Amino acid sequence: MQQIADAAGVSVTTVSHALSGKRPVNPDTAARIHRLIDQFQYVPDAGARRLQSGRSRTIGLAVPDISHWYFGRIARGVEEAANEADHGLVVASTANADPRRERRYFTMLSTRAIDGLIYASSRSTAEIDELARLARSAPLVLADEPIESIDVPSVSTTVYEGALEAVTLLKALGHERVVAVAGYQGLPSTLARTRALHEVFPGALTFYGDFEVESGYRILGDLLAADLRFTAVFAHNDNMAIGAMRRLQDAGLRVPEDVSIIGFDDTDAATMVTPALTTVRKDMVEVGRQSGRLLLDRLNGTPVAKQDSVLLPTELVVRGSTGPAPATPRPSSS
Amino acid sequence: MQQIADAAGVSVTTVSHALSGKRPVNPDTAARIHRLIDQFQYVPDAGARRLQSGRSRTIGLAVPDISHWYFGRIARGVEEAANEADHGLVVASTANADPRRERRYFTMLSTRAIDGLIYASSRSTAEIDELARLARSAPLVLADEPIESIDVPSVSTTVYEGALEAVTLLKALGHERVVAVAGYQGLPSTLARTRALHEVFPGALTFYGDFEVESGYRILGDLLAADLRFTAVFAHNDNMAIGAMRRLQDAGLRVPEDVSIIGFDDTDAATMVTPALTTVRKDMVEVGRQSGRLLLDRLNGTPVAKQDSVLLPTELVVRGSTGPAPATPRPSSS
DNA sequence: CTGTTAGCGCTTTCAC
DNA sequence: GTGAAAGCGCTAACAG
Repeated sequence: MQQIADAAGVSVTTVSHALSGKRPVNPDTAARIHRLIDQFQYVPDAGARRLQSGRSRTIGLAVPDISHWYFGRIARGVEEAANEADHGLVVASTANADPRRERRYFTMLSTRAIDGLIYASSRSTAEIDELARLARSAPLVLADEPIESIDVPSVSTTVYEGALEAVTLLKALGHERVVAVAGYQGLPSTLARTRALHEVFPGALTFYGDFEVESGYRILGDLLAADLRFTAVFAHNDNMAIGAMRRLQDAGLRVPEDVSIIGFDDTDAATMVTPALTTVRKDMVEVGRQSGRLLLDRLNGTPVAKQDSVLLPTELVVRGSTGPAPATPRPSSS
Repeated sequence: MQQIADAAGVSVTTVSHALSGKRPVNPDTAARIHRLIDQFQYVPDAGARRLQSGRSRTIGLAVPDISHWYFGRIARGVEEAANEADHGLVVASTANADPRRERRYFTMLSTRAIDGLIYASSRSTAEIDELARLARSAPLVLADEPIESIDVPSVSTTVYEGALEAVTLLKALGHERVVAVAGYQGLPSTLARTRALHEVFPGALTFYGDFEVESGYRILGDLLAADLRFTAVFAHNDNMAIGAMRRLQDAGLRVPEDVSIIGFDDTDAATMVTPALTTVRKDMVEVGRQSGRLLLDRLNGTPVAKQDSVLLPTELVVRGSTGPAPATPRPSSS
């Protein structure tokens, strides 16, 4: 900047103001300065700016695993929002329960490498205390899974309503015996889906998985081995639904003739499997985008509190994996 | 830091040195300082440090779309490497051909918000000139797709060898008529796979897609409509292989009895489809990890040049979508 | 409209 | 073994 100032025959102050427009500058001088800036390919130093202003124009995103479809979608939305506002985005994995890693985002906030954080949890809500503490000292937004007990704004989806639509469909198709392959126990969305399930099928059994394909496969294997009778499976996400479907097909059962399956998320894979999966769509990119906007609004001074939380709609997508309940439940001991 | 210095009754200089260890400090004083640091929860300001040292301890990753499985895997590997070296990672999307967006990583480098960049392209190599220019002014590593014409180190996989294994398998199964559903034309990896294909099946036809499921579906539709006869499809990635498989199945053809299909990547979806996809595995997380390490080595002074490029192995994974060639090519005009 | 001056929080000579 | 002081590149009073 000094270089530009010298070349233009003015002080750095004037260059700074010509750039920011925070005070009037002689049009001629301004033009000259801008020409020089282009010529020298000058770009103001981000670090110096940060040091001066206290803001890094960068936000953080903490996710368990950036390579998962689910968090990748969130990340994409956040990145779009950050980009719109001309902010950078740094991502940090919280997975592996490596303590140093777990605190990484905390450190980034303290060192002011980032101005605020979007936190997407998926596992337990064990980190509540830490998040509550964090929220006191820095702007924080929860993406996807809200936490009722602390005063932090969140962006989530109408999981309960979506699940209700899903199980209502099963009911309408005549299903009576449905089992749930659930997500992490204790997770708000798991609770919501279970609540919706029981609304329609009060006594329905629930088995907890970990959201991965394998767990759907394994749980269904156990159910078959135990000779449990059911005509429909309500999985808390598409991955587990797909695992469940594979296990049933491996056992010679037909989907949906013998057993109907319904998933959640509407991942890319939902249309790749045969039959295509009936599922509840959640727009995770939008969740990310709105989380980003919420955080950025807050950074720009707009006060944002818990009541500004956003709830995005879900949508039931009916495809081939659901059908009328068979007369006799097929997985039977007979 | 001033606060700590005051409380400890020393100067900031001593605190700084107690922290960095760059010059001896009285053990007692050092202990006292460290105690105070813990107590005040002091963390040095990243911006100030950067301004002084010129290094931001942050690297950048430019990908077309962070939400894609492929780039998500790379991102995860890079994040791991960055984390190991206690560096931050900022991601920027290059997609959408939005010019401002395209230059985002360039700006980040100029403003020194990041110390170096990992660039993962997937589309054309039109950005060569810009990358060459970039490489002159900042540490750059190419992930996945090397560019021969410029002197930039890269981390990629043995695509040619993998493809050769794949088509050799088809040959061994007795296939004679194989068609390729290829990736972006002009991409080095597309070229390599095509070269391998022609090594074994000199006259094999190639149709170009865009790496998405849809394009595999569409291309196979065209081939069926044109009454082309073939017994095997060599797709340049799993997505297109899955699209191709769906199209064949929709047409009533059986995989692999009528047509064998082979993909590339070994995505999660490869084992979700029926039959499971025979494919060539590439460890994209490792590609990301090694790219990150290469860049970080370079930032730490180890000179890294083109000849330090890394080539990671691929592995043929035989699953259910490939089988012996049928006596008569089924998609036929008869 | 423009320049001078004083820091932002840290590291690093140069002295003692 | 420790301090004082300069300065990284920028912005923001405070004066003209």
